[in-house]
Amino acid sequence: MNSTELLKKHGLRLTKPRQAVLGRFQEKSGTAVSIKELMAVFSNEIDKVTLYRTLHTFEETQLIHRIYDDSGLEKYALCVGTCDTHTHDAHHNHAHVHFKCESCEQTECIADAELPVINLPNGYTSKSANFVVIGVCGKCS
Amino acid sequence: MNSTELLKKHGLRLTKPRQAVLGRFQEKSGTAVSIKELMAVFSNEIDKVTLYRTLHTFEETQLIHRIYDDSGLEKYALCVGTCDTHTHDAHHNHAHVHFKCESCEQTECIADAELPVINLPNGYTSKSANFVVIGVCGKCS
DNA sequence: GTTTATGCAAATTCTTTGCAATACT
DNA sequence: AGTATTGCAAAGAATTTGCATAAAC
Repeated sequence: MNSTELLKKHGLRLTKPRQAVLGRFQEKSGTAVSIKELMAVFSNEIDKVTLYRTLHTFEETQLIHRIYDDSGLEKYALCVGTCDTHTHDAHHNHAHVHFKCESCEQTECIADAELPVINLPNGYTSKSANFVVIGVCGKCS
Repeated sequence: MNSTELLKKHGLRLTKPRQAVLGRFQEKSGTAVSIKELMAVFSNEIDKVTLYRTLHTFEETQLIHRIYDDSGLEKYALCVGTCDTHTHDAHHNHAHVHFKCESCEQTECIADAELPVINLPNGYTSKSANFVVIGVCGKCS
């Protein structure tokens, strides 16, 4: 699905910044995109405030999901698979496993890895999870 | 082990801020401590710069480990179990599973939960991992 | 006595807010 | 036309750096 269709499907207006940012996510599908990277790429076209707002809008509409790796920076990745359907039900799940390479600093989705189910203590309920494995990726080792 | 012994064992000088901070970690063992909390607790005794530096020193010497939950803030927890021995080998592992409660904002160690082993693609090596389950804890539900 | 840690001030980085101008439907 | 989005400036958090003073070994 192209960026225009995706934006429409999620009820968002078609603006230049949104199309540019979403396009970038699609190019880098499977890899986390940081706000820093977006600022560098679009420094001449898009204001940083717009980037922040665009990412937050995309996150709310579940076009993208945030990943918390050890950089502490805002990083997001495109929702794929089940996320592709714009469902807001309880089972909508962004809980992929991600891998952060210490060397090249890239964070990517490990598509094959199912998110393990953790046995929580009594009375605890799980809504989502953030699982990042840190190490060295294939290219860097 | 008391805070004095622990500091000595890790080759750190015995200073008032370090003893206070380490003491706090020991009181709250099993729970993540944020820098914000430390600032509030020790606002009259310890400068915030000292808090940052103390935490970073503790992290380097592997007294504590950082947890990346969805707050984005610096949070740490005391290293326990295997971490208690001041080993710097490759198997030193801080990879506990943590649980962040959406309601009370507390992040704690799930002691019972072993960190699952993820099947990485060929050529990838894992050094550590950050796994935070997000939901509602027993007290809040 | 020498080395290391602390505290203060100030700088940097990251993120958010307010508001007028502009673009989308 | 009417509503939502953008860009700029400026404010607000969070974190780091420099340096003189003070504390630990």
